[in-house]
Amino acid sequence: MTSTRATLLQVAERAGVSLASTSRALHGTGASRAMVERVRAAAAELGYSADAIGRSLRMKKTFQIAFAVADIGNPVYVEMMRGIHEVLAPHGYRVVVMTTGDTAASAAELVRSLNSGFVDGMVVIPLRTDDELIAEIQRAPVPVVVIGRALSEHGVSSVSTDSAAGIGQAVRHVLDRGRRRIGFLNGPLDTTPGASRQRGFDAAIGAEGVHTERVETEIAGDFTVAEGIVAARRLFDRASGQAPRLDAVVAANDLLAIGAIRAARELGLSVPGDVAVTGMDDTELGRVFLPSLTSVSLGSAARGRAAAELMLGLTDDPDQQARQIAVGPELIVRESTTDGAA
Amino acid sequence: MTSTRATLLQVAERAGVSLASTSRALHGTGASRAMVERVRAAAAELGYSADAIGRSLRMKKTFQIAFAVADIGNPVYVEMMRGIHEVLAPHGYRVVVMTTGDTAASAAELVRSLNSGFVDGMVVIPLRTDDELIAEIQRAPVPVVVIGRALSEHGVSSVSTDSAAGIGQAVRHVLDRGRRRIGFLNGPLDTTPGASRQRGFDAAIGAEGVHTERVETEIAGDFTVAEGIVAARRLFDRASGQAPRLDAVVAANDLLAIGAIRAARELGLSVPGDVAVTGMDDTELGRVFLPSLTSVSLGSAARGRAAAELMLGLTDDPDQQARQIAVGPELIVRESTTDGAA
DNA sequence: CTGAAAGCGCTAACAA
DNA sequence: TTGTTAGCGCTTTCAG
Repeated sequence: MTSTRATLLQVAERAGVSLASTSRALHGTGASRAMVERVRAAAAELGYSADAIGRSLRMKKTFQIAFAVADIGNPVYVEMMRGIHEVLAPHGYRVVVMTTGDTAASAAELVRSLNSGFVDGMVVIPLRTDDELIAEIQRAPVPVVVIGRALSEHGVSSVSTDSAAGIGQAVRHVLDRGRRRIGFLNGPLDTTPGASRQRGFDAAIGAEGVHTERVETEIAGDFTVAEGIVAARRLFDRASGQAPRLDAVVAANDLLAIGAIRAARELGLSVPGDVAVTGMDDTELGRVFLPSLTSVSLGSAARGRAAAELMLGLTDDPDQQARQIAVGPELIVRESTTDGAA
Repeated sequence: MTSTRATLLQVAERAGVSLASTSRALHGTGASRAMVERVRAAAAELGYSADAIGRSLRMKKTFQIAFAVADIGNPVYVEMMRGIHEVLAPHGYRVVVMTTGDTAASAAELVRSLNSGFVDGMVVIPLRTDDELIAEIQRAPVPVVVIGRALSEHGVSSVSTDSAAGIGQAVRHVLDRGRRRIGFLNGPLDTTPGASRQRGFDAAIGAEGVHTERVETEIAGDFTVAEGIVAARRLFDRASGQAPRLDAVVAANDLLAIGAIRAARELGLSVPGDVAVTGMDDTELGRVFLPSLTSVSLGSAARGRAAAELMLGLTDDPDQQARQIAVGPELIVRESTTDGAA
């Protein structure tokens, strides 16, 4: 804890050669066999490791990528971070986590902080997006990759998923299982996911040939279990005023879906017997829940990996054209809509 | 994306003053009112932000702290990271996440990488600890805080929790509820948590005045739901060979507990009716599970915050004496051991 | 209070 | 192949 780190100059002196030769022998190319051995030996004796800051200053490269999300506790973001870390680490990049807060303005602020040059790029997941944020991304001094909305028209690299289509898959799934009285449990509509999922639900219900007996939408205060319970109670209450009661709830994410299941249980309803429930995001939580949750996978880890790949490309050539990658949603059927029974 | 960042020198020239004055005006002290305004204006016009790398090189301070864990996907570590981030961010520190791998050697390797000076300190959670790792921590060039085992005898700062005592709380709780046939579902014994939790269980069962009819221990291959199911099946099988069957399972963490609940369900056993189940870590997962999980909170977020506080102290004065903080375990009683019934 | 200059540790021209 | 030297952007002595 008190030892002082050796510098390149010290290694050079110890080896009795020049600073440049030492650097070359250690990292770069073009050093004789003998030189390399000599320097290596000296470095080993001194326990030398190259200083990351000195190198960064010179090379104008930090080998760090920022990952910015509203809330690092969210399991979906955690999955993405894993994906990102997984592809970045082998390339020698470190991952710096940052929190955006949940307004577009605070996210823009974070993007602006890239001006201090502490990372080579940023992967950001804005909960909400506005023009200022987009402008800030466009003028950022390092590559920024957005996970969320496709931002092709603004020349911003992004990884998106068609969560609207995903909700459609969920709706069709419950219809296929014979459910006709569908409740939609969504989160705030002024968020990117909330807006697109609502669009997806409305489209799916309004599609040609879709036959329903009853359709209700309820908006939770947030994408959490607690808010999900509260909103689901309203959903069931509202629906139970007039018979017949809902026989399926499509939720905008797994947390809300679990809230719906809890609310259903409170009313003595069985899942999936009385009411089928679907989630979205395919979280660990949903996988291990009882009943395990039918959920639309949005490929969190895959999106993280894709964003990291984009980033890798951009750090190689920052002026390359912005690219968009879409990861398709996939319905994972589990117990909360099936359970052996039809 | 193509704009080039302004440097301090450019600001100085624009303001028509020296480099030193510019620096002082912007950050340090001892600049006249007029100077500050002049420089501020120039900086604003150029959209200047101080370069983090240049500053780091000069100040020998990166304003970054590493957080190293075996697996960033683990909800407990995520909670800790939140805690750490929460206290560090307001002090201007960034958090760099790193993965240790699950051997002591790979963790030691990570600690050694501190020699490249990319962070001002590291909070590490070693799954396994050996002498080499401890030695590496002791000779690290920056402060290292360990979350896990108390390492006072080695002069290492650490935040620990008495998980052995926590298991004792769980055991006494199920005994209090009248259960007498207890299964212990643990993870690998060669891990730090596995070892201490086993110790805790054995001590609790062996304590004076403890009366049981049957005690079984089963070791899962890992602290996961999947391994928990497998090991819990063995536990129930084993126990069912001879009557009477287990009426409580104390699990070494929430994931294993959920595995136990699933295995119980497979056998048609109700929880908590036929068998009470306790977990440990008090994860979100356990809180929202059905039945919600009685769990021993080890204060994950609190330990993260404590580690960060220790770190803050150490970065202020690296030579201060190593400190140990203990966070007490706390049993949180929920449905998986109660449910209205006795 | 302000300016000149040194130097943190490193890599990459450029010369030899 | 090797050495000399400049300089990345910044803060901080040290003089004035």
